Amino acid sequence: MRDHVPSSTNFIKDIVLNDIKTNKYNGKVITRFPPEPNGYLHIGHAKSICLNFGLAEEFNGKCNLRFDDTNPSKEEQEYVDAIIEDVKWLGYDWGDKIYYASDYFEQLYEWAIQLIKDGKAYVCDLSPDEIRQYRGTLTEPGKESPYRNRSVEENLDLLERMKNGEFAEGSRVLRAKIDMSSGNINMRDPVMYRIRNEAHQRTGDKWCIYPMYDWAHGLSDSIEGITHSICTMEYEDHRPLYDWFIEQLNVYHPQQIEFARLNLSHTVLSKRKLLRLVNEKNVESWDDPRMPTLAGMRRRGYTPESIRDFAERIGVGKKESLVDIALLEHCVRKDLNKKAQRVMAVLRPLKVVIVNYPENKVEYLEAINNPEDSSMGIRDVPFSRVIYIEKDDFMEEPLKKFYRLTVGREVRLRYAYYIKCVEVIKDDYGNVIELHCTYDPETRGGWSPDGRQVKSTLHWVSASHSFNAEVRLYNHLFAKENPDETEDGNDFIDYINSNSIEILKNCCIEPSLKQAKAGERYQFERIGYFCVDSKDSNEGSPVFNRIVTLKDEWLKVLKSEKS
RNA sequence: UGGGGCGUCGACAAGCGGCAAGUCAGCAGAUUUUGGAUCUGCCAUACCCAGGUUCGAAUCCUGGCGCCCCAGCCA
Repeated sequence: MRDHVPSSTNFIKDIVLNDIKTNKYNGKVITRFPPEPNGYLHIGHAKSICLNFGLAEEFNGKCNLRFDDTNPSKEEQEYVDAIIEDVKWLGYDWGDKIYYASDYFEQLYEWAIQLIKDGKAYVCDLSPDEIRQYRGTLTEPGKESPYRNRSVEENLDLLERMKNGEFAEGSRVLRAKIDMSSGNINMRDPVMYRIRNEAHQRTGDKWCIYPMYDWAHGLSDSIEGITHSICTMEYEDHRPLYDWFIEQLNVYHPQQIEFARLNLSHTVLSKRKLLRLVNEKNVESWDDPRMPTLAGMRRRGYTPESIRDFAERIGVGKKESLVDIALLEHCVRKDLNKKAQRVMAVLRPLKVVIVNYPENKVEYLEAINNPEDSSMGIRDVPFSRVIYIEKDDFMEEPLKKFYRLTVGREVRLRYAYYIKCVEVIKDDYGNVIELHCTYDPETRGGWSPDGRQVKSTLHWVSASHSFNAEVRLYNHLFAKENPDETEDGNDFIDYINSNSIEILKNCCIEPSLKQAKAGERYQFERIGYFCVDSKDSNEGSPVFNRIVTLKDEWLKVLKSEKS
């Protein structure tokens, strides 16, 4: 294969390889994928999933799926379920156990007590606003809290009472005592626990305090014996804190490694923005086929293999980048070219009467299911006097490079016959509504015994045998290459592609697809790859989602004509 | 003179002192019963800039410049 990518390397793999060589963790590799269940997973998460699970696979280690469920006000079971389904769908296996940060609440609490006893944590009564003021700014150091030097006893008492729900939300927090003048703002006495009088989806109302990310994350890694804790670049500033907690407690020390998150052209990849698209009804739902969520891509028809291939090809680095969505599209075309059965479907039908074909005759013509894979066999497609072809495949006044059907020109109907257009029928407004053609009976199957060539091959369906179906044509969700980059007061929402979905109601599909099942993928010849929608299809009436178009040379000709 | 990170083709990305990989996109051609697929060729005398070290620098050093992240009781 021309574009075969040799198993690639990256700086994280180099680190892992080196750690194995030096026996740093007794040769073990244990990673983790730690989503917060407050939204759906997207293609950016897929990069992380593939990295973490991929490393574990490659080095005979394991990767824990761990829910970072430390903030009950934002998290929901719906998201937990969706995330589990998505990771599974991508093809990864986390063994027999799912991990939850909330399983460590007890241990974390004990460690907090230990830090208090060591004089390294204190209960602070400053209000959120005061804490912000005391924190200082990026260029000025902070001030120490007046509560910083409370006695161990008082701290212990206060923390226990915070835990038991004796205080109002926001009235107190537990803070690490580090350095209010640090250049790294994360080290200016960061909050470890905040009061939330709120039930947690797993621990119920047992806790009235919940740990912050920095307090919970590294220690969760430590508890699980993670070797390489891989996260995105924005956590680089948090690494000193990650290390600090672990060092103060003198527990097993995993290493945090940061990489650059994925940005994809013509879409957005932030949970916040995706949530807005859903809430503001710019898309149907989290699994709208235009969404870059794994649920949306699955419904659109993307294969897990193509996403994994994509994740491999984009590489892993520390540089911020914007990957061209064309690469993702290439990956799914490449996969589906090998796998998808070819069928004929006419999206915008134009009636064609083959005037010299017998009125009631029906023939079944042999069609190849996949020229890339002969094991997929053949099928018979019905042919008769009245057929439909694509409107775009006829031009009364053809452009120079148009070599499809026009008056007087002979073309091939795929797997059927050569036909020649002899007459154009129009309505009162001059629109072409029907074509009369003749066929050459000698060309059955699409070959001419005299060897004469035609310039093009068209797909078609028999009018009386095909069935009608709804087909949804999806395009990029955003017209702008980088919708995150807004100018003059615009919002990313303003860049939504008004043409991101086009619904075609009366497409004519070859009969073999009548019973197509949800999730099945097909190539509509000469058009693109399509997937049977899993939500809106019914038994005997499938709805099709366009996954991606086929490459289209003719479209390029048209574009260059215009310019 | 706050802290941290990053600059290699239009987009990704290898490269770790010895001839600037590969992929996507683009362009040209071959081939084709999908204007698909496939195949071939072209596409960075040059790595943000300027100095320096060296026989030799994208790689090492120094100094600039540019871009990104951080002031949630979010993760």
